[in-house]
Amino acid sequence: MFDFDNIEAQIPHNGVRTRFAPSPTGYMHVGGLRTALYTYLIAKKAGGAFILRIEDTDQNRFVEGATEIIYSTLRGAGINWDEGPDVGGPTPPYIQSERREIYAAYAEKLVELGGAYRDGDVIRQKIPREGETTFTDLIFGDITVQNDSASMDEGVLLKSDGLPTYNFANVIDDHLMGITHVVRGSEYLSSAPKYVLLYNAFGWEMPQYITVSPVMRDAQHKLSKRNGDPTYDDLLTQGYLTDAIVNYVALLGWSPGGEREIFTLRELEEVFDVGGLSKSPAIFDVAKLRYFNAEYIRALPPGIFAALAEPYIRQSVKNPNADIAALAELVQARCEVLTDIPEKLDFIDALPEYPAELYVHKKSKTDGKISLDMLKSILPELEALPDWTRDGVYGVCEALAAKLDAKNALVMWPLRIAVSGKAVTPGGAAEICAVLGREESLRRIDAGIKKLEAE
RNA sequence: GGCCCGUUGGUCAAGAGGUUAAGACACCGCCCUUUCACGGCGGAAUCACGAGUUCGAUUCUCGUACGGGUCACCA
Repeated sequence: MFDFDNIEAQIPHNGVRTRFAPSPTGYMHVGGLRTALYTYLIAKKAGGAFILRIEDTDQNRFVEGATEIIYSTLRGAGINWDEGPDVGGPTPPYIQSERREIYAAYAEKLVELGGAYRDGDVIRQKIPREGETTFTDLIFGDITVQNDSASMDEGVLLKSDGLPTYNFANVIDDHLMGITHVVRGSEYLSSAPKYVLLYNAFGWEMPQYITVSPVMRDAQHKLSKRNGDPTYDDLLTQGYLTDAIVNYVALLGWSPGGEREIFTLRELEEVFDVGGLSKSPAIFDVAKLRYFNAEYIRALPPGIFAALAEPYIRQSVKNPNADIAALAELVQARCEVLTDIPEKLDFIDALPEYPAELYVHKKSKTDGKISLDMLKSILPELEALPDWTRDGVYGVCEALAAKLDAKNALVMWPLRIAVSGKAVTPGGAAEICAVLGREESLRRIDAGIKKLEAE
């Protein structure tokens, strides 16, 4: 005989308890991450507990290793759970497939209470023919449906394999785990009134429901891996920072109210408020994510950024003696995603083939002829430069420009083209010379002179 | 199709009866400048439509259009 009194005696009644209850389907999509985030924030804001529960009642959809992806995604994002399969807690187990006796017992009990009935080898919910049912959601307000409408079908609660369906497991677990606030997607909104009947039949108090609209790819499609939209892991490999993703995702469908947009997870824990949640779907805008990412990259301490950037720098800079810190510094303010880095440094190891037209630049007032003169003038001066530093090189250029009564750009443009072979570079001529070193810089200037002479 | 939900610039959005209808991204222009980026300044751009209610509707009500969700022994 199942001991209902014992399990119900374990239900915590100490403040806010929220839960994120994903199905282990193999990856974490952005919408799921956002739901997890909101759920977590509601708990943390209230000083409550955030619980992780794995909903694996569909054995057909179970994907090996998927639970680990959920763990790593959440942990990577800093969304730590207070109770869960791996850390335990007062209301175990936290994996639904391990709770089958509980569901079976409650399904039987519900039959006795008149809220369900046996139909062959399944148990279905009993819905009254008359009247209406009102479901209350914190975001959407009251939603009332007629009990005889099609959406109030007498759905299966306990399947023939003995496992519960989502609609049932969810109600049992939320109650038994003492959940006070449930955050979930709007796809569950239409089945929600049926929960009211379930809770009423058991005589249980319902948690607060907070329904969030989906994250969209465009006006008519949800973000989905199937359509090639990035998952959280994809974004990471595309060079986005976890903090930027979390920050951006938090703002998709939620507004802090003021003008501030940049919030760390800890700050969100302070300011989050369900009142700022929106009813309408939000379109995921990569351009804005890139902006957040760029902001986070620029705000990183140089040492931290250098460590993150090193693998990307190494993709194009193979020279073992390369000064990673110096290269990182050049690129930090100039990349929006880490994957921007390799292309920006592709001229460091070797001077690329480049067209002489690069020496023509209207704004700097240079062309091939002038550039040749500049390079010829600057070469001996640089050869004589005692300290090969950014400031040293810059000083030489500045002095030459002053002597010619010209703008610095007249000298710097040809020099930068000669040492980089690129129209756009991270940093100016002096920075690049400093990074390349004396020998290589002089060699490239000389090559530039020969190139222009050959024109 | 039935039922449920939504609709402020290209995107995220604030505003909840009286506002010059915030702010951010993206875009455009100018400035700064050693190219680019950063930064600064400025610009263009929004209340889906139609009826009500009201002295007055972006804001309230209804309808229309458009969009979404849901109608499984999936969650």
